[in-house]
Amino acid sequence: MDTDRDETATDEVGVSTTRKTFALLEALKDEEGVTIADLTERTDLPKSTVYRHLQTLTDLGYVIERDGNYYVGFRFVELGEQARSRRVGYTAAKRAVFELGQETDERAVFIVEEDDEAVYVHRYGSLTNTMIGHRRPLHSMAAGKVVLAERDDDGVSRYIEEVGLEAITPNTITDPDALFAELERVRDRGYAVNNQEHMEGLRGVSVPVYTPDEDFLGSLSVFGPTSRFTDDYVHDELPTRLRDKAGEIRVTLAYG
Amino acid sequence: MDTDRDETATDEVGVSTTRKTFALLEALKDEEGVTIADLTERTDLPKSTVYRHLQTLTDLGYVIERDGNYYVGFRFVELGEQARSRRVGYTAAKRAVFELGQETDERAVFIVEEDDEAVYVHRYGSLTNTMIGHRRPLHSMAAGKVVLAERDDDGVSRYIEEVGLEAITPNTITDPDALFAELERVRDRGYAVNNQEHMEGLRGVSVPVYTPDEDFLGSLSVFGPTSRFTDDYVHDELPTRLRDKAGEIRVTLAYG
DNA sequence: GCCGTCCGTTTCAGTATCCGGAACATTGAT
DNA sequence: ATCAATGTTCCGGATACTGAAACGGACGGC
Repeated sequence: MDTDRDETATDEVGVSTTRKTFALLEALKDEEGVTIADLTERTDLPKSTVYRHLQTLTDLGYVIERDGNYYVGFRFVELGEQARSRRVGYTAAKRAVFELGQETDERAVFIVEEDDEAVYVHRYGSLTNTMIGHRRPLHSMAAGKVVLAERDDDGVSRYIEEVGLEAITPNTITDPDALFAELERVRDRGYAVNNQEHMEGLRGVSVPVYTPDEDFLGSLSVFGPTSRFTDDYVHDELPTRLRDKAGEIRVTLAYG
Repeated sequence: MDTDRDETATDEVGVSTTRKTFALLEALKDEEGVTIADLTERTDLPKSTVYRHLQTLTDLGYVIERDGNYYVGFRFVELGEQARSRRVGYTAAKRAVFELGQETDERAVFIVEEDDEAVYVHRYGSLTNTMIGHRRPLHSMAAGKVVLAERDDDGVSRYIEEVGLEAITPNTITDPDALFAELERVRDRGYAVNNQEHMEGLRGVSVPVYTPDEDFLGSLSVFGPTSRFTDDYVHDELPTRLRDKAGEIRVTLAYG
């Protein structure tokens, strides 16, 4: 038999029961009000296993059952908020996002990297449809480029290798060399731009946010339709405005 | 040996491995940047068990490890947001809370009941210190009284029996009869008041929010210091203002 | 520079407990 | 009244979870 360093078999590390639990939670998340039958089908675990797990989760209060339908419970909000306020800077960024949104009257977000993905942490803009918690590929967004620009070439290469440069739109950077060049530009300018690389018709600008002791926190961004996001606006006004706000966060962290 | 129907032993229903997992997560939540040693102590599970579980959780991406310290990951934000937008009404309430906060220049919240507790779902007010996801006893808050007022006497009795009427402040209603009377008043008036029953120096007003088909969604509240929350304000202006907003939510749900 | 301590990682055997097929109960629809 | 579909319970069997113990590495004190 071939030496099975072919990673496929060995990756089942740790506790498989827990994996089942979270597989169920993910399945719950994807749809509104799911029944046991739905879940057995969607996870192809046997009915009795699904039943037992859900019983545990509802007993713990993490899953809610209302007349036969199961829902993810609010206990996860508690856990999530813990993550969102893990670092003081995250809370400071919340205010910055709000103010940015108000001042520019465009969408503003604060984004953090986790597991090589961009996670929306704070957001200003249309009150419905919060993208909070959503995850996106780093290389397709201004905010993500800012994250990648913090890494050295080795780090970026590793990202390219492990995640790949999937094309989200026709404009997405998919060529490694182009990405390296773009990141160098980001480092030079101190801000990153996204020109319909993540969504057609949308441009964005992003700057890094640092703590007083030069720790990278995340990226602060503004984005909007190409019609309003002219070259001047994107390369002139917004970068300085964003840098100002990033600076304010830093000051907030340094003094009260 | 005595017949052990003494419930103490039997409540371990379902999957005990999952219980361990969530015990660990709760321990993680309570403190910033926890090490394996910390967790073994806090959960008194053996070191190797903690290790194995954390390995699984980080592998799944639900827990983050950074130089020896473990943190709850942003994946929980995703799950939590699912709960927060479970019903369309919840998102509609978000806007209402925001507007209410702006108009009154006081703290405003939207609260939902889960497992006989009040859960903060949306909040307007001091940008730091979000209480989102926090859980409080129903009987000590205006919003909670609104929830209880939706139940019949049997339902309320069950609440009293199972949860109890703990005193949070000297003003908290701890007498069942007093609670029944208070709830009757709430039903009559259509709004609930909280007079320093939850926190000294704080008064609050709350009204129920219904969907177009008369489903109870949650409660919309405004609260603030006793100095500003005079009797007139609390019993006159705020109730009508709140009822208006609750009505708007309902209209939003009915049409676009 | 050595030793002791603490902490994370790994190993391993035993068995608790998780699993899942299958039977049973319940509901609802035709 | 019958049937189908779903939720609940039961139970034997083996998986895989557990936890004691040993290992290795890092750190700090002396």
